[in-house]
Amino acid sequence: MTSTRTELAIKAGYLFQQRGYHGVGLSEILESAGVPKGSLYHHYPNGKADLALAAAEIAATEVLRIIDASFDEAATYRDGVTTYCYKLAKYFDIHEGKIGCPVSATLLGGPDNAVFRETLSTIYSRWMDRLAEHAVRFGQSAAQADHNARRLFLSLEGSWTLARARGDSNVIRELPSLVC
Amino acid sequence: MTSTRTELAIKAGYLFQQRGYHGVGLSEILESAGVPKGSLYHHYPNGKADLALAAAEIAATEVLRIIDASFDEAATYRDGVTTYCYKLAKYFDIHEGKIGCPVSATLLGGPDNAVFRETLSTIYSRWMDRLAEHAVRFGQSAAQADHNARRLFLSLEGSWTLARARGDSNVIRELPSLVC
Amino acid sequence: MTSTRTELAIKAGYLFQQRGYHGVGLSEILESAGVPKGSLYHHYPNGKADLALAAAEIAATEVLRIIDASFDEAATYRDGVTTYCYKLAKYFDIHEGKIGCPVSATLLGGPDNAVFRETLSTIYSRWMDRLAEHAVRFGQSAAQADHNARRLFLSLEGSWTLARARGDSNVIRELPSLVC
Amino acid sequence: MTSTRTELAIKAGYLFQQRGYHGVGLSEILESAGVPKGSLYHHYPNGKADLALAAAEIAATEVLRIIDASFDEAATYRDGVTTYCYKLAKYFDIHEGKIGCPVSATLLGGPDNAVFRETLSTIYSRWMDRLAEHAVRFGQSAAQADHNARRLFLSLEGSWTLARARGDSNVIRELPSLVC
DNA sequence: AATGAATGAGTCTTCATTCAT
DNA sequence: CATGAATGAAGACTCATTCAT
Repeated sequence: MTSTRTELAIKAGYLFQQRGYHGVGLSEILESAGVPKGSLYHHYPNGKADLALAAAEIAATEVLRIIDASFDEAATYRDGVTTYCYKLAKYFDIHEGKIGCPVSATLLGGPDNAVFRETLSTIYSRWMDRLAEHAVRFGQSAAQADHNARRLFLSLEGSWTLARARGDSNVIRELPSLVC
Repeated sequence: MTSTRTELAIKAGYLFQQRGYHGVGLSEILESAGVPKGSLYHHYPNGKADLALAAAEIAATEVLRIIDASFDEAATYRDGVTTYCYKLAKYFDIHEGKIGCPVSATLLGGPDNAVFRETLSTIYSRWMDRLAEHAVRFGQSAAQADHNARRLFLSLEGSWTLARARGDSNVIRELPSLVC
Repeated sequence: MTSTRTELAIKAGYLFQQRGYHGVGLSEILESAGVPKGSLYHHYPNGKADLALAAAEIAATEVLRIIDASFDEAATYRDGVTTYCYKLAKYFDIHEGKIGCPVSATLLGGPDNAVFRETLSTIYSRWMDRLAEHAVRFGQSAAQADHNARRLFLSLEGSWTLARARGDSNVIRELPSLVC
Repeated sequence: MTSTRTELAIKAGYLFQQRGYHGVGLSEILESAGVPKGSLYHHYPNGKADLALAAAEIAATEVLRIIDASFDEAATYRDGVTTYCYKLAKYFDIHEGKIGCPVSATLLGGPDNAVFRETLSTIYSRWMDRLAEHAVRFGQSAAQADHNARRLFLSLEGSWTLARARGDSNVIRELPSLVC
């Protein structure tokens, strides 16, 4: 049972990922979360921007969780990558192919705000660092691990985009053979 | 000397790339292009959507031109990739790091429209096909060429995003060592 | 036949005089003037503040007109003052005693803006100067005229307020015996 | 050491005098007084209107106190007026010229409520009566005293306004030479 | 071919208030 | 007695679009 506050951020996150920060109205978010109009500013005093930051944070953490779930039980690094991509592809399908990178549309599409860009930069670094940690765990050198983590991350970002354009999650599933 | 119609699309393109389809108002576009309020619907009867499609088309063609310019005078495929990335990084810097992939923010951030997604999908394919053609020209097999073209394209899409988040065009310049 | 633009400012002026800048909503003004919602920003690009400034300017000019009408046909300065006060009292009654100084509630009650205060200061000076001119015309020295003009103006401002508090326009009519 | 209830009314009073009843939000008042959000309706069950009435009452009493302090130690009526104006001018300066008549903006700018107008009317009468009492004490006839009290009061109301418009408290200090 | 005026649905946000604890 | 959470109406304003000229 999630709190109203969290529920709001999760639903907002999905919508932002679909149509970007400016493409989603507060009223739609409120309705989607079943939260009355005036309540938003109780939970997020700074309004939409606050909400977007919270939404990105939640989504970013969820991605970290997926990374760990994918690599923790993997036999090899490549296995981890494959599982990771399959999970993301499934996530993509669940949302009917309307959804992209869980944070970029929210934060890059938002106000031209230093906080937004820094938050995004930090989130990306956290993801790459985590991927690299797992790579190291599988025996790669620090340099190799960083190299591979960045390669995976960049291609994945691109894959989200291409998958949405084509409406086809297989773009994501085919990624391992491309980067490993 | 570009026509009013084209000027409009070019300026709109830059703005869309910065803040997405919904993040830019028509009035801002009109002002940026120095075009009077009521004129838009003469040049683009369907309004904003028409304009965005035109803007994407122009930007897409410009990218094709850059690809050719980069590879036509290259000694090796890798040289072509490097030049290509440097040109894009420079383009990124010229626009003060505010600009992303020349078409994705415009079309993916736009209305949830089949035409938009198909247009985007086609543009992406054209880019990858052109990259592959050059790869073939440098002796790669069709399969290798497709593989490398997609790898470059996906990573490049990701690089635009990471570069914007970090405000650093070097992300793009470092790409060749990552994908070649 | 007044233009939509002017009609808007006049009606807004009455409402601002009744309940102050912040006490009146744009929707009420629009409705009172029979002007559709989106039209305001066509006529007054800066919105409510623009409208308030225009409303004050119109009201200020109208007061000047009343001053002239009162003194131009007067036999003595005191006669002019009396006529002036009677006209204002009548104006007060027409608006059911709900209305105060034609500009102070609009501009002093508005945003804490230098432009607003300067506009108000200028309007007040214009009124006092005009009163003094008429006084001079009736043979008063410049010093006497300024003295009397300020005395009349200040008391009149106070009278608007007291008249509204008591709901009685006689406060204004009794003014001549107080200041002459 | 003032109670929370009183503190609330005093701080609200200053704010209302600056920007009028509708120009000040409850949240700003609460914050200014350091009182928690939900507490207001304990002290003032009828909310903002109650608070405004209380604020006006406190301010009105304070004015009475200033009148007495000014005239009690005066050698002549004119001396009393002068001291009174100087005290008010100082009060004006302390609040950075942002503050007007201690009660009119609060009550006239408030809801179009009979209670508000009656309260205001009563306060004004109390002030004028008190001024007249002092005038009588200095030897004036009842009629003279009333006449002078009203003249002073009305001019003073006007002076508050002109002083705010000009941002200059000397308007108030110059009053004695105008009305005595 | 070109355009300034006009529009109403929509934007985000703040409001004064009530209520459960 | 005190208060943080919650709320729906209203706030000012911007939007993409249409239309008469």
